[in-house]
Formats: sequence, C-alpha cells, structure tokens
Amino acid sequence: MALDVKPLYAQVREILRERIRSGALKPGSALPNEFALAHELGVSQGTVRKALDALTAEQLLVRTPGRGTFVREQTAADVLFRFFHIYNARGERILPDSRDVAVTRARASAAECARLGLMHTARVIRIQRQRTRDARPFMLETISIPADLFPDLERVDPLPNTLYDFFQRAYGITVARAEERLTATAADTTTAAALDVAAGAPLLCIDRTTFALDDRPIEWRVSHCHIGEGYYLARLG
Amino acid sequence: MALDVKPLYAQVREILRERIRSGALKPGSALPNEFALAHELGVSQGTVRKALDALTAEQLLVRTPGRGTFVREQTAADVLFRFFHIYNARGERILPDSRDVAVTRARASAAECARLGLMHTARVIRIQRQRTRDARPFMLETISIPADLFPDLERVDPLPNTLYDFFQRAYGITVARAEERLTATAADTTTAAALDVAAGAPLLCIDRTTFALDDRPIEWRVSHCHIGEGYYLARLG
DNA sequence: CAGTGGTCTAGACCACGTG
DNA sequence: ACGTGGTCTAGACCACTGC
Repeated sequence: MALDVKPLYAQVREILRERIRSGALKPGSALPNEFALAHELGVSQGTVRKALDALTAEQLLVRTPGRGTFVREQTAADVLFRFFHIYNARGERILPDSRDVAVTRARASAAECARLGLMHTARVIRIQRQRTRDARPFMLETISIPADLFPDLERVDPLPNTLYDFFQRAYGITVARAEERLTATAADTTTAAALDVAAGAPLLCIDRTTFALDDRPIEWRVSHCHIGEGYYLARLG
Repeated sequence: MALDVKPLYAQVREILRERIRSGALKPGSALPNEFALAHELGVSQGTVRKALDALTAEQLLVRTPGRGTFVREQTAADVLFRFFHIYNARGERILPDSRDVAVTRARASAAECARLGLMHTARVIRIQRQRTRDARPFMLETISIPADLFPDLERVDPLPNTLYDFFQRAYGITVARAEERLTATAADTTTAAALDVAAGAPLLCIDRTTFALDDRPIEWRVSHCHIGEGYYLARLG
C-alpha cells in the first residue's frame, strides 16, 4: 500500500475516472453538482472543482454553466476531430467514407500480441477497410482488435465509419488516447492496385495503437495512405 | 475597445505573457512571488496563481516549491524533446548531429512569403543542413527565416545544432509552437545521392512552420528524411 | 530559520440555461 | 425564480528550499 500521498483533488479525479471507466457513470449522464459530490466524498467544493476541471481538460467531462457536468459522449464528429488528422491541399480536413473489405477472426499474430498486450493464445478480430475520398480509394486500413473485449463484433455488418463512438455505445469502452508512428513506404503491388497508383509509389504509413481509459491497448491499426497533395497535420508545443 | 469581458485571471495571464514576449521578464529570471504580483496588479493571490498555473502548463514558466517562479529557459534538450519526434526501431529518440551545407540570404520566394507572412520585398535567410545519425546522413533540411527578425544570423558560423534555444539567447525570440505537415515523397536524384538511397525511394517529408509567442511565424522548415526502421511519433487525444 | 509554492477550505457574487 | 458552473477573494496549513 503506502501510497496515499497524492493530493486530495487527484484522489477525487481518480475516483471519478474509475466510475466512468467502470460504467457507474455512463456517457451522457449528469454528475451530481459540485456541492453534492463534495459532501459525498468528504472534501470541499473547491477540491471537487479542481478534479472536475482536470477531467474536463482530458475530454472526459463536458461542463455547461447553468446546466451541469456530464460524462462526455463520443460522437463521430468528435472522433474524427481527435483522431483523424489528414487534410487536403486546401487545408480542409478530409472526411472519408469507409468500406469494409473483410472482417475475420483469428489467433493473434506475434506482432498483434506485442502491440495489444495479448497472450499468444488470444484471438483477434481483423478488419480490412478501404477509405475513399470523392469516391476514389486513397487509404487502406488493417485493424486488429482483441476479440475478448469486443464479443460478436465480427457479426456487426456493416461496421460504422467511425469505430470509437461505436465502441463506447456498444461495449462501454471509451478511447482515451492513441499513438501514431508515421513512416514513408513504397506501395507493394496489391496496395498499388487497390489505390490506383504505380507500384513503388511513396505512401504515408500510419501505425496507430489506441488505448482505453485504463490505458490498456484496444486497437492496432495500420493505414497506408496515398495522400496526394494533402498532408497529415501534427501540432507541436 | 469594448473587450474587457475576459476573466481577471486571463487578463493577468496576458499581461505576464506580454512581459515575457517583450523581454521585460527575461528567460531564467524569477518572477515576484504570488502575493507581490497580486498586490501590484490589484487582484488576489488565488487569481494570480490561476494565471501562473496556466502559463506553467504552456511551458512558459517553471515553478519550484520553496524556490519561486521562473521564466522558462529554452535548452537544447528541451527543444529536442518538444520539437523532434523521430525514433529509431528500438523506440529510442534519435538525437541527430547537424552539418550546415549552405547559409544564404535572398529575397523571399512566393512560398516563403506565404508561409512566413512576409511582403514580397522581404528577405530571408536560408539554411541548408544535413542531419546525421551514427555519422551517416539521414535527413536533409531547408530552413527559411525572416532576415529582419534575425539580423546577422547568416554570419554566425557554425550555427548550433538546435536553433530554437539559440533564437532565445541571441535574439530574445521564444518559440511557442509549431505545425508539421507530413507527407511521403519519392527521393529525387540529388536528395537520393545525399542520403545514399536509390532515386525514387520513399522519404518522409516534414514541412514545419514555427510560431513565436505572439503567434507570428518565424521559421519555415522542410525536411526530407530517410527514416529506415525508425518512425515519427505523434500522440493523439 | 524565513520564504516559497502546493494544497485545501469557506464563502461571495455573477451569468447563464432551464422551467 | 432557481440551480448550475465560472469567477474571485481570503485565509489556513504543509513541504520544500536555501541560508
């Protein structure tokens, strides 16, 4: 044990985060007001506020003056804004369509086990999809998801364009953050054919691992992208 | 006028930010303590604290219990941590060397004017450099900087490996943030020769615009990178 | 030891959305 | 009119730094 040296507001923050993670507080539902929470937890209202402000900054809560504090609901628009950073030549965000090419269930590969923290006996669901822009394919994605966490996912047809809001609605799993590793690769022949480019053409490869509220990896996604005059935007600082 | 509707703590934040930008508060120097600032500005200590906390979160200040509040000093290590996100295959951050190939002064091109917000008559300093890793070149950079903001920069020889800490020390200009646009491009023959890869090999292209504290663009940098088994890491969420 | 920032409390007033 | 979060104030105690 030994470690209760964290400040009060941080303890309050963790308690509330755990209530959201466990589903005791559901997306879209209202929290008790600051004074009620303060009384329940035996701290002052200012301490509760500091915790609520921190969780709001983490995108877990939404606060509206006069209305209350609510558990943030993942929406498709929100997911695109947070996790899809590709822009066209005019600096407009690209909002792609997706078409599932294949959804399969299989034993996890070594790479999948490493990325998703799985035992080598675990099973994954693999989704192959093609994203289009102006009805032309520009991006191929291979998505791997632990089958245990998302039972019967492979039977959902069609899968929604944005998965993360669906994860929250259907499985109560909220995406907290992701890491993307970007590289430039040469298109192999099958990828080139699917994207209608020459074999060997340079593609932007986005290798993403996605983490839930408890920081467990819940998705590994590799995208190959023929971005044309567009670009991937990263903000630093 | 009309707009003094911002909360007090935000006004305090802007006042302090402007003092840093203008050089009235120099990097490394200590601020007055919270009570002194509160008295000077006619607000309470809690309001000053909220402003100081916000500026600390923006990396502009450093606070140490028992010591005081200081204007953050840009260091080379800090610059690399914030603005250089390339990792090798083992997940270790790459810390490159740089060698200047050419430093020239010229009238700004149309692209430079657009990126740096310059008049078409303005002049820029262009730096071409080669970055190496284990003594082998893996990255070519072309950097454009408004000549007006950095007088006599072209006479500094050699330029330091990390420019931003030098900008702060030598010119009092602090880098606040940057935007990077990433694409995959095919190596042209000269780039391929310099990086020792085949012509047409896929390169990661990083097109960065850097902004000062007052949000003026102060640098445009295009890097072509043969990243090998490494990657560019972006954190989302 | 004195001074600093970090934390916590308690209470006030306001602007806003809802009914 | 009421309840909410947003802001602001005032003061307390603590841990840490530096002398």
